[in-house]
Amino acid sequence: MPRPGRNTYSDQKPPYSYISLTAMAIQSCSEKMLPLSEIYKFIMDRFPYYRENTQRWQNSLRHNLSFNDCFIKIPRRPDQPGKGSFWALHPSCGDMFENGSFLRRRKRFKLLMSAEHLAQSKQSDAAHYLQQQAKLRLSALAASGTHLPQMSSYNLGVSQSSTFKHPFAIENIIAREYKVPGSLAFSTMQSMSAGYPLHNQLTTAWPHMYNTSMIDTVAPISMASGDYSAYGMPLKSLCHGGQIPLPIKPTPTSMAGFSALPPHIPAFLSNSPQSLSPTSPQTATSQSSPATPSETLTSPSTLQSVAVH
DNA sequence: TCTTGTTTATATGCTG
DNA sequence: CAGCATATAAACAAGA
Repeated sequence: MPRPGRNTYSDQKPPYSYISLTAMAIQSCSEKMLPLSEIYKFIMDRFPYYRENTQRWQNSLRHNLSFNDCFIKIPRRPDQPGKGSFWALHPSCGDMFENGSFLRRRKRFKLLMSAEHLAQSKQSDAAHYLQQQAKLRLSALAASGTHLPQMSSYNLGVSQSSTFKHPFAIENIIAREYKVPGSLAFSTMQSMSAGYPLHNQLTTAWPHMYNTSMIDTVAPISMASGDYSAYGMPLKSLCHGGQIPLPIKPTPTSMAGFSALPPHIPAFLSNSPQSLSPTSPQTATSQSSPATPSETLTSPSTLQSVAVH
């Protein structure tokens, strides 16, 4: 298994699969969803290897998006014209990477349901998940951004291993690149208790992995404004419950993997989201590029205004 | 026309 | 060795 270099992958192929790379890209943005073009951009910005042979790897990446159930397609809002849909991670695929590491994935995320229900429920799950995520953020903000008493219960809803996240886990890779503005105080609180930085981003990103019964008790988001959720989906038409997808081979993760951690953290873990190539120009990233469609959607600050009014 | 998305096929490497 | 995960190629359709 190749290991990430100390400082850079330079032009070498990163040890991450397309699924991992795509998951990184999606997790890197605050909305946890990106259009295809932004996923491309994220990967090319960080991994110079993927600045060449774009036809080849982009075809593979599109194949992965369609083929793997861990990715869900979210349609654009009518007032958000553009090509293609947004792509997000399925809320229940948070632990598909072994020990949360991007370097290896032994469980293939697979929805267990009949074909006729697949497309519909995938969207339903997505809508439900994203609404819950919005609720979660809203509740966090409503708590003045300084304290969220029930939040510790988020660790109770899943297996013990889910609280441990590999240094190569999504949140650990991305967390150092992006900080949720509205949850900074909470994130500090969590990182002190969890032992890993910005652990709360996992709970924010995948509320389904945690205690969702608590979430349902918080103030619901008003659906009055156009009946669209913060994520560009018509909630009324999509939020009618969904079946729970399961990994096809749920294997318990263990702390045993901890001893086998790679000795080095990739350069982009500790640096700002810039190119890993020392010679490459600093190109726009998904975080810094102006007015991408996803960024015009709900951000924590947008939710805050919703909460206030 | 180009991008996006789906599907099928094949090959390779790893794991149990 | 079978099965799985992943990579790659390619054909095709739909939409901006």
